[in-house]
Amino acid sequence: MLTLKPDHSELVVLAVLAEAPSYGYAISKAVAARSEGHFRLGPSSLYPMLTKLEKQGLVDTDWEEVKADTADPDAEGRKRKWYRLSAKGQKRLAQHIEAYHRARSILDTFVAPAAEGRGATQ
Amino acid sequence: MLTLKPDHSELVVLAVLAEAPSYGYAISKAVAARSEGHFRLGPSSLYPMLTKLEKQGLVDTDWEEVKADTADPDAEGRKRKWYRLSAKGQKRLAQHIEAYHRARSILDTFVAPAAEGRGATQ
DNA sequence: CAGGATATATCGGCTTGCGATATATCGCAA
DNA sequence: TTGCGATATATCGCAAGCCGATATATCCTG
Repeated sequence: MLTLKPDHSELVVLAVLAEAPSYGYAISKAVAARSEGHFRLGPSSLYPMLTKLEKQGLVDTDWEEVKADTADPDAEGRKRKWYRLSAKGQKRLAQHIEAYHRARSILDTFVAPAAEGRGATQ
Repeated sequence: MLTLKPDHSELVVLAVLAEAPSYGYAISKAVAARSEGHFRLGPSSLYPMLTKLEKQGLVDTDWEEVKADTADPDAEGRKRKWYRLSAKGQKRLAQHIEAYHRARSILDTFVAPAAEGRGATQ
């Protein structure tokens, strides 16, 4: 039984991470860029979700110390938290994709007849 | 800017009503039937939504007195509340469909590469 | 006359998404 | 050198949506 509210945000994030490990800010920009600005994933949506993914073991994380252009070797640099898809995360992504495809084909059967005779075909 | 959480329930209900006027219980059954049991729209999801649609003027309503198989002409029969799509509701449906198509094509670009090389090409 | 299907409706809780907000660093240009 | 926009992560609290449980009442069939 499918829910009528598929968790698209999680699907998108997992899909992005499936291509290459990334970090929060880059994911946010990637989603906006690849959707040509149609999808937005702001900090308040993204970071709680990444935390949730981490807790569920769907992603593994690493902190990267982004070195500043400084002579001081003890300087505290900016930190970047990298996320990479775990095996469990890959399985979850596959489930998401399967659910999405199923939901899509069913929704199409509802939408298609309603779009006919109104020029809204596509 | 699209939200990542399209209101599929409303889309589905409006799409069903676009084909023919109907009432709550029938809509619930129609959704389950047409999705082959994959979509479920129970009373606690459906009725609050229909009320909302009515308040927003997207549907017009009529009560039907379902006559019982009784000799008594004064008998109180079961009541059926019919919903039919208004002009405003048709416009809203068109917007829903457009948003759905846009969201679908964008989501596909995220999903497609993630599905490659894993036999999940469907 | 009992039980399942028909028919509508509310309540409370859980989850999710997001605007607002906070903090801190980096790089570039004035 | 200083200030500002971009980079980078994170929390709080509200609003909305979905749904299980529950309630009520009628109809039809066995």
